[in-house]
Amino acid sequence: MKRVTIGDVAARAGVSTATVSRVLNGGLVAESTAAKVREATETLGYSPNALTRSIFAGRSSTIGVVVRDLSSPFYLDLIRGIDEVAAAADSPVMLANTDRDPAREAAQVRAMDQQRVRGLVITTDETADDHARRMASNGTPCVVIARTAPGLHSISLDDVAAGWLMAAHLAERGRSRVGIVSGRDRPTQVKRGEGLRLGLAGHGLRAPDEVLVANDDEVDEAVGSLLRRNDTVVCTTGRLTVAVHTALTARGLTMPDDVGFLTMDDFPWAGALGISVVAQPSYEMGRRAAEIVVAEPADPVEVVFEPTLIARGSC
Amino acid sequence: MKRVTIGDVAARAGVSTATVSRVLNGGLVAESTAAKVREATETLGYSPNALTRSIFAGRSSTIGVVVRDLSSPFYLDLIRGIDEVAAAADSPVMLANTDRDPAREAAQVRAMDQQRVRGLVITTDETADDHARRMASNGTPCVVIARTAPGLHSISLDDVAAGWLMAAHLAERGRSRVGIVSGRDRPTQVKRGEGLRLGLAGHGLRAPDEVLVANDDEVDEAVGSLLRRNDTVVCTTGRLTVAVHTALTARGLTMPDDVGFLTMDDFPWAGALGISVVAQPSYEMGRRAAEIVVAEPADPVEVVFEPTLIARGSC
DNA sequence: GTGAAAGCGCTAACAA
DNA sequence: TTGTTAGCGCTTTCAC
Repeated sequence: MKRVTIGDVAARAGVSTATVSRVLNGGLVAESTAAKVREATETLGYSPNALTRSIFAGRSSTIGVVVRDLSSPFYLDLIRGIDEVAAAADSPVMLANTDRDPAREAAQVRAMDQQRVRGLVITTDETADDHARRMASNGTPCVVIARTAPGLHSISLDDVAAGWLMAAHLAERGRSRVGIVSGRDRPTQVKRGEGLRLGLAGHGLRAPDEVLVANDDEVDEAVGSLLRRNDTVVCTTGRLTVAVHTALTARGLTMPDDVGFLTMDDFPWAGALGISVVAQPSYEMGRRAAEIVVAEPADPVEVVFEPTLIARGSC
Repeated sequence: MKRVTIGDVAARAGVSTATVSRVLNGGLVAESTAAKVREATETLGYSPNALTRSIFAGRSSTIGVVVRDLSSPFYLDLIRGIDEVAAAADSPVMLANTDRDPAREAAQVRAMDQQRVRGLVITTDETADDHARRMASNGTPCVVIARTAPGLHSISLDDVAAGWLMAAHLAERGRSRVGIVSGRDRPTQVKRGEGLRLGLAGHGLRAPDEVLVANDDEVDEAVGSLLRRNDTVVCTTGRLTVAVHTALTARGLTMPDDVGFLTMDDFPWAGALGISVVAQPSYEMGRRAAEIVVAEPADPVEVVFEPTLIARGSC
């Protein structure tokens, strides 16, 4: 059960390991010897050890991805985008989920470092930035998603604009009594809320109520309290869309008549349900992130994507 | 920009590399020297190279996962389950998507082999089995998902039972004119169709019409042709659920009154949409797969999960 | 308890 | 065009 090594191949082909290596990596070899080597490779079922190879390169060809929530459609599309570019660059993708546990986030980034990934895409909190920056200073490109971080590459959404878009749509629909459900999460939430408030004010609408929510199970109560004063519910994070929608329909409310509903991030069923959203180009963001990793630009790159409104009638 | 090695740490701590290695891996070291080593590790920001480590072990600690479709909720839950178990075992997860391209499937499995993964979970076609078996014979546990394969571990669903469940539910609802939309995919499809047909016959119902469909864009026409003779549409693969549902609602049909709808695989929005499904425990299946990889059983393990009907009124 | 030295599987100079 | 010889960063005997 011992694995076949380059030495075994060399022995069988009657050449040196260097020659085998050259055949494998496209060096200068006579066609006749190359043929012998290929034959040996074939019959022995040799599979070159990518790990050992990486030792020389100093790093592996793998791209590391640390996401905080594997069940969110946003991250899923992001991963698809990354995977696409990685596959084209012949880079395997190493995936780690953290379930938004800061301790796990840091640990996973560290693990990626130990795996000597060629680059890293992270959707983590600031907690993990220190280590990411150390990796960056070692020449490992690190791309932060959904926020900016000094000294690191970043891909983010223009969150203030997202809020503005929401406000503009609400104003257009004549929705004046607005309640917001926000995640207790990250800078994104704050900025979207800001944009939303500024936008509503700009359109001469009343300041919205807002409830911060950590998990799905807090959503129902939050929605209930918002509905006492409002006829429109806006959700600033795609992560809570299902829960908010459930809270509304569970009350027997239909959209847009009984209540208006507007949320972040497009998803496959939004069309069927007629839910209006402000979408971010998550797949494209993943692609860009991976492209940065592959390109290894010397200076920190900051890419900001613009959100789009997709009106489907739910408000 | 040269990386810190174990040699650097050793030099700074005034000990040999062997001692540093022992401190890192829990060998017998005096507490006083261990302290010095830890101090050096700390100040130098040393991050041990997992790649080099794996050379000695003969293989890495990574678990490889090859999925055919990153956008399907089934695979997503599967990955979550795998990731969970892998994280608990301190194993990174290497993910590869193939977009159901047989050539890419084989290539990805080969790539995983070259990465010397400790084990493999694949959702690929038979095409890739040969290589998987070779890996298995080299001591790499390989788990096939959604079908059985001689000589390999497998996790699958009792697909015939899934068909029966569907048939029983249709019979109970008095749905006698049934049309089936199937993927042109894999053995699963065939078995579910079988179970469905047998079940319908068993309940004294007419033999169903069936249309095979490769992609989303063929679905609308398929549904249209089925609706000429039938008032109920059954979909035997979760992958096509969105497309079939869209085809129905685009015709202005409402469920369950105008048309009955029943499909495979539960998904987050099924509740909100009131769609009845026959569900498979995808997350649990992922967990079991990873557990097999971690346990490395000597003989091929075949696990078959049972499907469950979740009735929500769409038929 | 610790270090010297050999070697894991592979690549890259340098000769031949 | 090919083989020889050093390593890559780490672990692991085997002495001391």
